[in-house]
Amino acid sequence: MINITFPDGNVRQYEAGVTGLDIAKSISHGLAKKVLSAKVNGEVWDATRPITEDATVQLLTWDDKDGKATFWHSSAHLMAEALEAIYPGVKFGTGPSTDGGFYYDVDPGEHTISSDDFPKIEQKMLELARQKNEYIRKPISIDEAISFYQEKGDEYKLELLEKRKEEGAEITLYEQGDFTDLCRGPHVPDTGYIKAIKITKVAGAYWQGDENRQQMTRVYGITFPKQKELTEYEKMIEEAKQRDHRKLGSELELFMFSDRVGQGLPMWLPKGNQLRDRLMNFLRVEQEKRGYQLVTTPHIGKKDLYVTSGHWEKYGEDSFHPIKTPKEGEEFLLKPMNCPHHCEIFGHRPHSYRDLPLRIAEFGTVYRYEQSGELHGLSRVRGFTQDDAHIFCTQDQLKDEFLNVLDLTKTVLSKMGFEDFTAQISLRDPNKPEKYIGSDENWNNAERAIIEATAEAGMKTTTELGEAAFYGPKLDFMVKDALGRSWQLGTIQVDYNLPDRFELEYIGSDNQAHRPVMIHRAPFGSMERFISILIEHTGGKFPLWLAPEQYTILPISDRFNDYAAEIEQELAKYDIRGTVDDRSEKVGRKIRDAEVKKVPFMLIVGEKEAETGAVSVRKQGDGDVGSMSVAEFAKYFQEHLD
RNA sequence: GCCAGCAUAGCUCAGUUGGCCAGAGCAGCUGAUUUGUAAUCAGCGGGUCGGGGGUUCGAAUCCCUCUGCUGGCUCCA
Repeated sequence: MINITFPDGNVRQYEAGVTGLDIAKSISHGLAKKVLSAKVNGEVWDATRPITEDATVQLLTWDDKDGKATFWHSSAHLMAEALEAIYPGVKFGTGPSTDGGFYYDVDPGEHTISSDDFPKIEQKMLELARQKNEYIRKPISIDEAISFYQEKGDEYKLELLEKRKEEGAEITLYEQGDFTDLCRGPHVPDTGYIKAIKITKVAGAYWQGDENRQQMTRVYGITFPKQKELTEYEKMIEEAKQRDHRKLGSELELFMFSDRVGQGLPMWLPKGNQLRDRLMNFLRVEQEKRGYQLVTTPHIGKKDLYVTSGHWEKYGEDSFHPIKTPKEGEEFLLKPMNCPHHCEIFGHRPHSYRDLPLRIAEFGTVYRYEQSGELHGLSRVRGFTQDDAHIFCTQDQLKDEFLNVLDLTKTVLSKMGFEDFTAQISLRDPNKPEKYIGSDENWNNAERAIIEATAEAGMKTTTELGEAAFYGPKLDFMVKDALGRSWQLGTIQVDYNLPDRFELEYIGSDNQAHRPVMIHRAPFGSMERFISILIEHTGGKFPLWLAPEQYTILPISDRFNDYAAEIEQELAKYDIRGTVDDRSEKVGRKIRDAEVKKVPFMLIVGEKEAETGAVSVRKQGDGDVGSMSVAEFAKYFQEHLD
């Protein structure tokens, strides 16, 4: 008998060789049906793999991240089986699960796989799934595996095996139906668990992620244990499509692109620009409260500036090429970032430690050469405005400055209606100290400052080792939107590099020169990217204070246009902005148009209202809320202003 | 940049295996209508079918190329 310890600490005894599935059966029949895999001593195993020694065991279901991963990984194998049946001779790269399904990289040989083929693949997968073929785990020697793939003629798998051979790793094959795959597992017990299947997209992907190597065809899919879950997934996708910021951006006339101006160069239309301005003003006020000083710097700078900063060497390829003065041939770069300019500002006169921390902020527009395939609506563009600031401070001030920035960022995000966010802390890779510049002492100090500050600010955090920049540790804000999607927004980065390169100094209380630390931070990240996320988060129904039009007055007929104009003037006194829809249309029509434009309040005025000096209020999405005086509406409005 | 796909009126889309002057709805304009909580009616205008080149008696339709867009990959200071 062996002892099995459960996550809640309970210990039960089983025969040696018991499987996760057996254990589930011993608990309840319902659980047994749901178990996909089992975490045995921290490692995810097949639910059907025998456990021979004492172990801690956690049974994994669809509700566990690892359970889903098992399910989707098994689905990748199922898809591979289907692909092999449909496209004979197809070769396989790797086929893992992802956060939202799975993919398989394949070399289809002379075939091409396009979205037209998806129904065919889905059908085949369903057919194979219904056969309830077991996933059979087969540990074999590496040489056996190599000869298996030599016979099959799959050079990709052979390459993977060669690598494993060097590492001396153990090899397992998994077999289901007529398909065998090199895989360390684990898998669900049989293909019958997979009930609902959707092939979602097909795309190119480089073999081993190396752009110099063979381009594979990556087929993406998602599967579910129940049809209903697939239906819900499709609904969510549909909702995301409706909220797509590119679609809403043009429907609500917020921004546009023009081929003639150039790709990735957004132009803000009046309504979008108002939104952008309001966001910037809001941040200006919050920054002022926290001791920031605004500066403005030019859009270009001498190439030498970026040679000094090191950006030319590191990112020259990703910048627009230098522009030259016509006569002297002096080289200038469109600025790809604001920090070198800000370093110059700091260095333009001597500083005392009493000046620190010095917080220099700028809504700085920068230009970066992004590869054409990278561009995407407002979220990835070639010209954008950062809500940038650089804080120059002493080592001792780091933690307080972090707290200051955390407070600012939290204020900003909650004001925007983002309630769910985490701080992702990126630290050094302890095994690769050569990757980083700056002293150990400084790094330790900075990392400690970040960890302590986030703890003190009561933030949810995750920590990533090896994700730090070469010049310092950083913290990124990960935000969940209304559809549960995760985005990286603001960022805070400690920098030991630039102060060195620009030889920045301050005179300490000891009358000696010292090097300040620099913090880069941007709560929004960039206005463009932030607004794209805000649009999708709100579905275009912006918080009242941001709405380009807060109300629109809908006169019942032309006869009340004058009254409507009076109301408009009246409301302006309350700082409430809006328009009058004086077209000779029926109210039904005016309401519909206002609803589509997502105007928060519709004020309907006709005979009754004109007589009593009232407005009939309708709330976007909610409908009629009744009649009230203008003063009452102003009050009602204030209550809805966050 | 790479792979795959797409590009027809301001927008959303039809356009059969290449074959008469390229269509619809919405939007726009003009007129009528004066309207009570999600689309009033009628008429009119609008497209070198993304640009260029080619194949063909004939191209929106087939081929090449450029531009842009979409989905991924790689990248992201």
